[in-house]
Amino acid sequence: MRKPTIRDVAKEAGVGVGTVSRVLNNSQQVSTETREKVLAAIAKLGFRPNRIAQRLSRGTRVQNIGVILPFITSPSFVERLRGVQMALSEDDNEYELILYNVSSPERYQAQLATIAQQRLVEGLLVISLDVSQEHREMLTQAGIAFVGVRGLGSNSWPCVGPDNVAGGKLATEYLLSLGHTRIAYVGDDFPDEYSFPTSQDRFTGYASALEEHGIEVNLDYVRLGRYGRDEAKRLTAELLELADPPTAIFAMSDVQALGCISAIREAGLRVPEDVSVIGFDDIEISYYVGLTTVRQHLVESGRLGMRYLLQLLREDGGDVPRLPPLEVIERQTTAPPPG
Amino acid sequence: MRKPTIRDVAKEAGVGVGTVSRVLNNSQQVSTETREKVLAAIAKLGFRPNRIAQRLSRGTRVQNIGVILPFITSPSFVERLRGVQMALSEDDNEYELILYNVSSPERYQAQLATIAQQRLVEGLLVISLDVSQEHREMLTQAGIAFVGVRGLGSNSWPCVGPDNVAGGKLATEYLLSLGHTRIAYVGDDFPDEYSFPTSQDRFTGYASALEEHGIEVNLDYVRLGRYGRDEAKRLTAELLELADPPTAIFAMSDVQALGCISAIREAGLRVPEDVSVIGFDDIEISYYVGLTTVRQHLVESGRLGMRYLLQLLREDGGDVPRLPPLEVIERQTTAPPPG
DNA sequence: GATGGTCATGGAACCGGTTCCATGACCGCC
DNA sequence: GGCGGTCATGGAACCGGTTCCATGACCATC
Repeated sequence: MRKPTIRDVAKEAGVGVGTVSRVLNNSQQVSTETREKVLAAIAKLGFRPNRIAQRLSRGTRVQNIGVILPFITSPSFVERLRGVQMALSEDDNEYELILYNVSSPERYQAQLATIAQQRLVEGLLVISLDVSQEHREMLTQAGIAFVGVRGLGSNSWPCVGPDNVAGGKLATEYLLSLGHTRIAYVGDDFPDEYSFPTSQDRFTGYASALEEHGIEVNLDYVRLGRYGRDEAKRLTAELLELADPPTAIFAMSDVQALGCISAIREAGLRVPEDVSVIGFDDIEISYYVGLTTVRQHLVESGRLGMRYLLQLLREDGGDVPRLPPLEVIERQTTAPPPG
Repeated sequence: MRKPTIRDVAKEAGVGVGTVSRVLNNSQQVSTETREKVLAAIAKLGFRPNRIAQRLSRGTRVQNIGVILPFITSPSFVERLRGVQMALSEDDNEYELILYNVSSPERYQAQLATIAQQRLVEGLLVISLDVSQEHREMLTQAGIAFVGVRGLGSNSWPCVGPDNVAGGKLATEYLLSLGHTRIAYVGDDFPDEYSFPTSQDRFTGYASALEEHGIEVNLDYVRLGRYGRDEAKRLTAELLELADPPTAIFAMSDVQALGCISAIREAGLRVPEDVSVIGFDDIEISYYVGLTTVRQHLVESGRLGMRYLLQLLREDGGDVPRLPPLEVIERQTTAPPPG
């Protein structure tokens, strides 16, 4: 039993399709009596106009751009999204933004396939997610341009984002420069749920900075877990119970850094006098709470990513834009080690 | 000069429309030679397939739901949006989410008109914005259901949100119950840029609580300005310079409350020992910084709003859902007045 | 009673793709 | 040489609306 069309309604009401259309569009040119008949038929059949057909015949030309991102749960995604919005509103506004949110890793692949198949969007911005070779091909086949906003890696596709290895190194070097030697790393499990190696990359940078200073990586100081404040807090509590606890912690994200700080305070220690903490991201909260962190220009990455995508859609091509360099933002959670 | 269609391409390439379509869809059933000819014609004419027509003929049935909200700048919008996403992903997922963001108040009205005219969406969720009588009629005419997620008021249309007057009263009563009598109010100008009376309503609650306790509203204690942390900080600095400064501040939003706290600390005073601060919203940051506030269930409001909209689209009707009651969340920024 | 205007109405043509069916070329095999 | 099969191809029909044009009813006017 297929959905009723305007012709079914016309037949049911005993009128022509034109009349039904006029009723639907509130034309004045319909007698009250006929209108009633048509409305009755519509109600009876449960008819709902097909928007696609409406738009085709009206000639409305709307272009869509898709943005896909993990469930809006982490502040860093939100900031990137904010940048995306900026780029879009700076533009001519000829595109509508369709937001796809990935609520579970399992569904992500299927969503990409659906996006390619539906061809609803002209372009897709992929925020903080990876796209497999297979899905890249699907998108290309469907004629959908795509750009990533995420950490750089061995990218075989255009991405705007930070070099996480360099960032991890930068954070660790900053702690080393303050005189710390017992430096812990708190991060996500590798590889994380979306099989995206952020934590791993930042750890690599951490390890290489230590190594360059002749410090061996102490696996007791490396604590990995699920992303989130509470898990980071738990991991930090474990660190503080070590016989030889770290004097500084590099948390792979600001959210996790906040968990670290909270654990340190609950253990009766002070930040930064007893333990220093540096985060990564520079989300808005960090400014409020005075967290020292590595600024990765989140808003700007969303903005540049979208801008580049728009450029691709206009077939201007051009180089992938680059973010300003990563920088350590010194606030109040880092200091030289005690003693 | 209208855009080239598939028929133009077919003519140009000297083939049938079916063949062009096959090339577009990477069918195996086309000889290399023909494919080349078609591709050349496509390139020459600058042909781009019309997605609308594709979808109509393919029979793809995608429904869209629109969400319109002020530029993603305030955390409270983001939390509401998060709730929206939750509702949508709990559902059958038959809808795509189109995000409209209002970057300037002037453009807002025009955007609503465009939305009504385009008829791209089946329903519209309006977050933290007002919809005039005129625009409500336009939406209704276009057959677009809409629901608001914003403070209740003299609503002639369905909205899910807090009672701001009651909330303002609740916050003020809490401060009164601690023993404060010199209580200031820091909020947005009325009416604000989007002509939405949040600040006014919360102030009304504030005034009525004071009145019920026999305290006259002291206009020196009422400071209004642009929304934002820095402005609130400035206003608070002014308050602290009064001959008889307040011992407690009710900030109309958590973001503003953070500005208040920062001003108090910069003035060499302690929170809450010298001055208490209560906010409004209970955004995520408030948890991290230990801000006492009025919880208005932001995430839940987005969720319920979207859920109700989906229900309307299924024509189940039903009552507008109600949020759990507002509640004061006591944290570390409020205490009895000094002395 | 003929003329002309207004108005509600039916229905064909159209929007721009996809898909299915008929056609004819070409090949291999009996 | 006739037959059946495969394969590339053209083009009509279709998706489900909107719009325009022709039609005929009805009324007022001369």
